[in-house]
Amino acid sequence: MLNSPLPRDPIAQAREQWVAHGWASEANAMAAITAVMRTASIFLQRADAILKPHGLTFARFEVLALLGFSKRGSLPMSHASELLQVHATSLTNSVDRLEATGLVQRVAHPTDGRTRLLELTAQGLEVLDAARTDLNAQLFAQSDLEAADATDLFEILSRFRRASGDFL
Amino acid sequence: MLNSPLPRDPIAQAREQWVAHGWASEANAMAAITAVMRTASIFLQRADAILKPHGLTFARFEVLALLGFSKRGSLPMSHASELLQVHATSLTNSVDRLEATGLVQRVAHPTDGRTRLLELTAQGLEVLDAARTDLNAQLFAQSDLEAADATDLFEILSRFRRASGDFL
DNA sequence: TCCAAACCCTTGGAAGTCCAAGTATATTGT
DNA sequence: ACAATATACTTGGACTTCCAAGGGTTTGGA
Repeated sequence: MLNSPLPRDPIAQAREQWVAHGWASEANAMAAITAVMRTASIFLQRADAILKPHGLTFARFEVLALLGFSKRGSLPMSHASELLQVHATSLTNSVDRLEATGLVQRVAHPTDGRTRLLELTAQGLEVLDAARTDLNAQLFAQSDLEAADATDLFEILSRFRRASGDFL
Repeated sequence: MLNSPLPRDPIAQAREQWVAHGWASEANAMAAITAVMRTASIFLQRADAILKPHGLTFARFEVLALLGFSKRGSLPMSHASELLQVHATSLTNSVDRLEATGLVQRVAHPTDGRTRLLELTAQGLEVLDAARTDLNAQLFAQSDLEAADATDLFEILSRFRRASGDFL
């Protein structure tokens, strides 16, 4: 995947270029946003590598984890896609694969013919538990984020996400 | 794209579930990492929407911007993919599209037959300037990140990226 | 010298994301 | 009651990312 570490942070370099070209007032936001994207891609790669032996990706893990927390054990697709904050089409894609491997079932809604309910299967629950254990041990417990940075990061991003209309 | 704001932050909810199930020590990293991914996806959608009228995506914009800053005006693919921190195959994909629309050219390296140099065309330079102006005005200058948060965010992510081996 | 190892780039395939459009079911307003 | 509107989900297409594998070119050690 990644080569050896670069001698100089390329995002910091881009930031300097921004300043040098007269866009100083946008430089910090540019650097922060670019760094967020890069960081997300690093974490996604790590998560997917950890989940691969479980036959999962991070996207599919999130679906399982959400179902595992739902009181009833079942959730309409629409509700799940809202909570996961992905498009309905992305969820359709993930669920197709989860259903094909027997981790999740689509069941008819008792009263609304449009709605399909997602349910974890017994096997889905097993895979979820094993995958979550691994993610906790190998990703979240060794995230390369210092404790204070993790909380600060979450707070900054919460302010941003609220300002951007993610939630109230 | 996005529905109406949710009444409650779903990542904060997941964090509570993590604590409630006995994974309290991993909860903050889980929440921070999930928030980074969500934030990246929000910014990527915004950037792509702004760049669409220019016939660009953020991935392709980054290639143009990098070439625009290079002293020579040309850069080997390998060097570009290192600086952009994406796989060589991803760059091949972007450059194929940039070349197809005439914004970039692949030229032979004078002495190394393996290497292909990327060059901005005149049209590529024009598109870059226009796209960058729009991104600065519509994304970076109105990022929903407060000034202090943008700098803190960049610093936290720089520490993380260094610790993760992104750069020295 | 010359063959093996390293390097640069591309192809093909799997997966994710989104959007636009389509189908089917519910709800609403007249 | 019934047509118009809204909701729920799926399909198809464009794009990105990665990985695994291949083809060419260069370099370096025996």
